[in-house]
Amino acid sequence: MGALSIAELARGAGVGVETVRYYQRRGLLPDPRPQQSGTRGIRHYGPDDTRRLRFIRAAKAAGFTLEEVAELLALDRSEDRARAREMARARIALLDARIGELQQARQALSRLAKECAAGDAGPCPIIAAFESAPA
Amino acid sequence: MGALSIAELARGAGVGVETVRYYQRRGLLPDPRPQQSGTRGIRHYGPDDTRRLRFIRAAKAAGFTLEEVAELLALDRSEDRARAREMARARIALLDARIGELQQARQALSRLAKECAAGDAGPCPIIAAFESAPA
DNA sequence: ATTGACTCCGTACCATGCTACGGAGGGTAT
DNA sequence: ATACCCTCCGTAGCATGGTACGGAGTCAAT
Repeated sequence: MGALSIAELARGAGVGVETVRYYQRRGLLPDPRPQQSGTRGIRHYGPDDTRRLRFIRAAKAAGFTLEEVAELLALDRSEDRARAREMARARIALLDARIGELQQARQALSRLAKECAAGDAGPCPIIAAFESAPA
Repeated sequence: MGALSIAELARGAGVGVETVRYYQRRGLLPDPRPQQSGTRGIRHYGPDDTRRLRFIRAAKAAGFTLEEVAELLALDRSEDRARAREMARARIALLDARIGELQQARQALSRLAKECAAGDAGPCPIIAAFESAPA
């Protein structure tokens, strides 16, 4: 069986050991301690843990907080489809807003880069470049 | 002349008074203290301060840290066009990466919402919905 | 001249998400 | 069996970006 050490688990998802332990404390990953007294000591991890850890990274990249990630993980095993859809929809709306914001910012910066082209002397109108882009 | 109080300045940019004072401490906005001893006391603000404050919000929305915002504000009055262009270009690259990431996350969520449509029973495959989207 | 709202200022506190430290014990290669 | 590295665990610290508090002082209106 693919029994990974905590270091291997961490490496497999591109995080540090301390981060894994932090997620355990936060309840995002199964905590070693609840094991029966017979199994106490060094814990080993399987593919499920890796999937779970990777999901955490992906969800975080999507802008979910760790608290929301915890809820999503709980929902994954629950029957509450409505709640899951709701969270997805709400996050999609937020993502659309954020993507638009970033695209506006990108425009402002590219305007700035153009106006600030090589050759000309003097300062660039940095503040002005953002004026038509209300945050 | 349009002499604003700190509260009016803050309201005009959609932030709180404490945030304005925080930015002053961080050096992003002119700090009242350096005024000559004769002018000490309550400070008033003009349109330039409002523009500056709004710029801070916009730049923050673009993903700049406050430290970078401080540098941008300094650059706005400097002659270092190369540095300004460099910062703009680097940030555009980061923005493109981030926008792509968010779009991938959006896809995963919209896949999730579809698979988790109303009517069906049982849990939704939340973790699985992100599996093809490496963060 | 007193009230009440606002300002100034320092300092403390908060949430989020890690990251580091230190000591005790386990596992393994030599 | 002796290193040596890894694990476990609690606790502490850090970076970012604020937010809150409390005591003065200031200002305008009544």
